[in-house]
Amino acid sequence: MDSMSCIDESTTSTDSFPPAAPAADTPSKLPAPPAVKLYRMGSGGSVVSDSDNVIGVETESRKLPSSKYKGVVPQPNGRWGAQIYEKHHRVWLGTFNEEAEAARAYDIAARRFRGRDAVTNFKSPAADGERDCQSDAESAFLEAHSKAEIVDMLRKHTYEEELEQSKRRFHLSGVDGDGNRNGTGQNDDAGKKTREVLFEKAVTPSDVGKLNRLVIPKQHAEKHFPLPTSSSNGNGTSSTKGVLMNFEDVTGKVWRFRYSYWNSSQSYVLTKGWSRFVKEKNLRAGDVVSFERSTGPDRQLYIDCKIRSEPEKNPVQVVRLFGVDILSAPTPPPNDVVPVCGGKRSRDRDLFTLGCSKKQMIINAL
DNA sequence: CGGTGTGTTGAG
DNA sequence: TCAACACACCGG
Repeated sequence: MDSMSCIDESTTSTDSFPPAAPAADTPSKLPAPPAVKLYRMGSGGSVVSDSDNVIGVETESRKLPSSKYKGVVPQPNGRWGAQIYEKHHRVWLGTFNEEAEAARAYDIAARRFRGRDAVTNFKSPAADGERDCQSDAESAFLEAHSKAEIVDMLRKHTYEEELEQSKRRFHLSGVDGDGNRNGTGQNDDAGKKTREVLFEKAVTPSDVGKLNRLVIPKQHAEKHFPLPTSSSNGNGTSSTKGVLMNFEDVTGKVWRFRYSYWNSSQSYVLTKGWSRFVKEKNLRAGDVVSFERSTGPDRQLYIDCKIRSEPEKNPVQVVRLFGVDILSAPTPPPNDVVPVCGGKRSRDRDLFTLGCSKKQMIINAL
């Protein structure tokens, strides 16, 4: 047993606080020296000192270019990996196209794992006594999530996005940023219920095909719609039955879907009832379906879809929801835009499948 | 098959 | 604690 696994949340706030920031630093306030060079050639073997590399001798056969950033390691394909260590275990933070991106990921993880005073590549909020709203919001955001969640976001490159959403919510309800509803946060404006976007998915051809099923990305499914767990039944047949879930759409209509886990494909799906939704909403591949939930005590679920295709005729569509106008226009609304299929790829293998694999620290928290 | 990220080693 | 390196394994 051993542990393993699972980055536990020990640090929820108070804990790790290095006595004093590495002080060393001198007061040089360096607000944010973009490229701090920490020359660390690490150990390992050959250092690739380009420094004195004579001319461009640089035989390409050179090993990999080491990074000037902490926690960043080169990948064979020219990309950059980010990693952080904790308790003798390495926690992989994902791979990135840009070296600085990886460095940024490391910084975020470092702050979540080691506190604000953690040594980072770029900015260090608390360090210079700055403390502006931004950093406060980010700190709150970090605190509100488990290490596992943060790592998850980093690996999937969704951190920035989630942080932004969190900030929005923060301002709206004056409560903490993310998933934690706070006692009060129910409806603040008269009768206007606030909702949080759980996740969105650009539907695939199969999602709108004849299979009568919508695959819910595992990460989201497990986070927001944890199935009654299959409870028991040790034979892997997890909850084969599934459960019925109700979602309200923008018109107030309630849709009921069967939600279950398919062992065969190891995926979470919405089945019974889904095809009707597809038909009625005339969903097509590429459209985005959004799953939301009331932040109020009722935790009402909502489903909404954003047609992504060409605006056939109607330029804009305004729908009302509890008196709130929501427009799903062809152009992405300023607010929660979903980069989803944006530029980079977001590979997401099971990532922290609860089945903590070997030694790597995995997560589980929740 | 390309690429990720894990296994592992050794320096600091 | 950390980066370098090698490569098993995974997903396309």
